[in-house]
Amino acid sequence: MDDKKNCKSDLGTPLAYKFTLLAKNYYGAAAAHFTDFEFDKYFYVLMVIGNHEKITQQCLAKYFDIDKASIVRIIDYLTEKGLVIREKNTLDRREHMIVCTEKGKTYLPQINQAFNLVNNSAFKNFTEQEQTLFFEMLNRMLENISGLPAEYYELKYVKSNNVSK
Amino acid sequence: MDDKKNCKSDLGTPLAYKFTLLAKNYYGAAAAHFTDFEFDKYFYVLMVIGNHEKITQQCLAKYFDIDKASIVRIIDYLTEKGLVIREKNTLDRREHMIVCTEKGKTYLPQINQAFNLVNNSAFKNFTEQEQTLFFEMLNRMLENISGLPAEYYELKYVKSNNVSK
DNA sequence: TAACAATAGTTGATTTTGTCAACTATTGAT
DNA sequence: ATCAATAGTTGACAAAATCAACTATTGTTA
Repeated sequence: MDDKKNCKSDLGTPLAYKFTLLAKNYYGAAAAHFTDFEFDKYFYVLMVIGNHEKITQQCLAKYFDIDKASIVRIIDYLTEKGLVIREKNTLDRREHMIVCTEKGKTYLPQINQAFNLVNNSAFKNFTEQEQTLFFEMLNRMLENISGLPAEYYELKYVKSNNVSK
Repeated sequence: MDDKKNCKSDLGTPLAYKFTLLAKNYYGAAAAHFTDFEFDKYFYVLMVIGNHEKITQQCLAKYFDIDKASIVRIIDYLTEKGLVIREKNTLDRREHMIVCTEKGKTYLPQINQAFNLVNNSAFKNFTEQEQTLFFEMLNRMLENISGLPAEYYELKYVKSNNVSK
């Protein structure tokens, strides 16, 4: 119990405990960069939308692994703030394509920079190789644990032929 | 955008996104092992309590980085299920020592084993060295990102002399 | 082509969770 | 003796996730 520096002691703790702590601290650190924004959440959602010309809500739901109903409310919020809009897809009028507005786009560089800064401080004293290795390990682990190929999380606008969850 | 196998593409994504996905999938996988239990959450909290003779609620709040009010409700839940009890600390009667009951202890091996199984499947195709390295990286990152020394999360029953959050 | 299943999105109800402030009891410091 | 700090509790509240039912549209198939 006192072997705090011996990582063997971690083997009995669920990995998710560390992941949860890390995610919490990460978002806490990131939020400090966004205090002067007129919106106070869903920064990464906006970034994902902005990185695509257009994207469906289903796609976002899969990417973030959350219920489509939650996506509706997130998009409602971002729409209220004037950061995105919903456009009917003329090819399939069931779909609403989410598009980043010009106003939304003005935030993207700051958001991107903030995440890079937090990433960098998380990776303090990591070599380039270690960083690459770490990401590679995370991806492998995600494949292992989700039972799904990593491509599942590939985020493009394609007609989904995955079984719905 | 199509360089799915190139981890460089991850450098622009917040680490916390991956951590959140991993934690979610991890707990999902773990929960499958606990379907026949008569309680359906806080497995790891019980394990932490069981791994200590006694532990205060403050200690748990710090370890899990959540509000002490939340801990109250978690302990209420575990107490209802007969898995833990609160004992007044005679040395400092403000403190309630949380102690795992005999009934609670009967679950510990199964919980421990389940987490080990999920850990193992998460680490599938990881060498021993990679596993150790991964944990070591997580710990370093937690130090980097929390700004707190890792010992902060050391979990023993000691009078806390940390500044309260 | 009519009927039906599946998909995208929406809505409302519910539950869960986290957070906050106020409170009691107790201890420690001056 | 007084006052500040700590451990825990409670109630109110807010944010978030979940679920089922619903509309609209598309795809399938008999």
